[in-house]
Amino acid sequence: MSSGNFKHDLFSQFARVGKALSSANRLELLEFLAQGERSVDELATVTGLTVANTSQHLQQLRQAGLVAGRKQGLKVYYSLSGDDVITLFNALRSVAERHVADVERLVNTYLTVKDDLEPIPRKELLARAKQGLVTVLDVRPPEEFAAGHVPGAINIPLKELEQYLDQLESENEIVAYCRGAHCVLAFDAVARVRQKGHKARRLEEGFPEWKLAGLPVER
Amino acid sequence: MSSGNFKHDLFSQFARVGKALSSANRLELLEFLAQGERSVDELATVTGLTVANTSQHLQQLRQAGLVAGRKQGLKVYYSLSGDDVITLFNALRSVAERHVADVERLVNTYLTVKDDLEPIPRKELLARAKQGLVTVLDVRPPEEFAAGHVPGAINIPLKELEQYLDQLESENEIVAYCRGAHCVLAFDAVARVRQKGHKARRLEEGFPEWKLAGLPVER
DNA sequence: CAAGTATTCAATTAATCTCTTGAATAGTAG
DNA sequence: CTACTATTCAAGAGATTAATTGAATACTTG
Repeated sequence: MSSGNFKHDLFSQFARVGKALSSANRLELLEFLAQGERSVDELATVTGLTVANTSQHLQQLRQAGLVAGRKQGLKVYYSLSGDDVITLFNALRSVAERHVADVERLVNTYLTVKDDLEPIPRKELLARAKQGLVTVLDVRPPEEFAAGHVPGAINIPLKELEQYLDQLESENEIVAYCRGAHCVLAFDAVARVRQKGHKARRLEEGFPEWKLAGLPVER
Repeated sequence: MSSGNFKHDLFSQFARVGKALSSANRLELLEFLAQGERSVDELATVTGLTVANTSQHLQQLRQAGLVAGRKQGLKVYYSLSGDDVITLFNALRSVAERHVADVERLVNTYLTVKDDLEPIPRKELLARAKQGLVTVLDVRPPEEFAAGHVPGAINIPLKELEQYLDQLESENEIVAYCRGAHCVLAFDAVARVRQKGHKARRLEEGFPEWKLAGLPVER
């Protein structure tokens, strides 16, 4: 009976995908790719890995079917192979958050008071933005902003936030977002804006999830 | 700046969950656990692993927060730590199916003609079962059947199917299911029932997904 | 065609993972 | 208390993996 072998072969294929998700560096690559296409050395730069190492990780991701590469001129641009990869990534994060006690501890340690930073849901933001009630702040680097962002958002990378803080004297509540639910940039931004006495909250999750939910995107 | 460290720590936690999913044996354990509680040696028996090895894999799954153990008397009963684990498992399978070319090839190799085995969706089965139009066949072992099954289903393990085939002379279409979308038992069952000239199809996915969808369960 | 750039390949070392084996623990039953 | 069972722990051999380094490939530009 080949049924046992078949089953095992099949699970081995699933395991290959699992293995691709078993390295923090590869997950970080995936998170960046969730923003859109990136070349190998852009990815190497943001993750701090060597180019060769980045390339090897990308190939593992490709073999697992999670990313695809497109060669144009000198460069190879990688991107997620489908939206279901974002779904998978989020399912993984969900389980990790709900079950791994260490994550809770980490989040609480690093992010001071949790309740103070209660996030605003996507749909609520969309509604209030239409009414002009909020100022949406995208704290990602300009390249990522350029590749797509929440309509009406203004782009101030975290590093430059300090110098623009005074100009932000609107009555509106400020809503900051960045790459994903745990991107620390948005937490930091909210904390700093609040120090200046403004009302500020964080968007629940980040841009990839916004895009995935089919909400409008501006370029 | 601890932001980089925080991020890396967080991804390391996610990676721990990914690592738990990186072994075919552990995935097989998860699939069995999706049926319900199991003791260590039941799991060792069905997977064909040694008890010690099974125990170690279970502990990795537990550290990743995917399963939980409950000690009662001599035995320790393990179960999934939540429904989101099934969601994660299915997301993983989905991605693997959609992207890994090898899986397609495998499925086609082992399962002969694919179109002939077109599965019936859960809701359609539920509707037709209420009208008494189908005979639902659960081909899992009796213990798994006892722990919960689709209402009205009859339980004939695959091994005993041959001898009951003649008694199955209803006009109804027969719908077989087992553990999950790729559980081979149901494929085999459908093939055999058809050889006898009956109409037969496979339920799309298996019992854990049925339960997860909130559909009625009988004990 | 030559020089330069982006990416990949190949080889190495150190670290990690899997499975096996045999012993230790915790609970049950006589 | 002793024998027995189910599970876990601990140690070791063999295989797999990650990161580093240096070279090879593929493409563009002058």
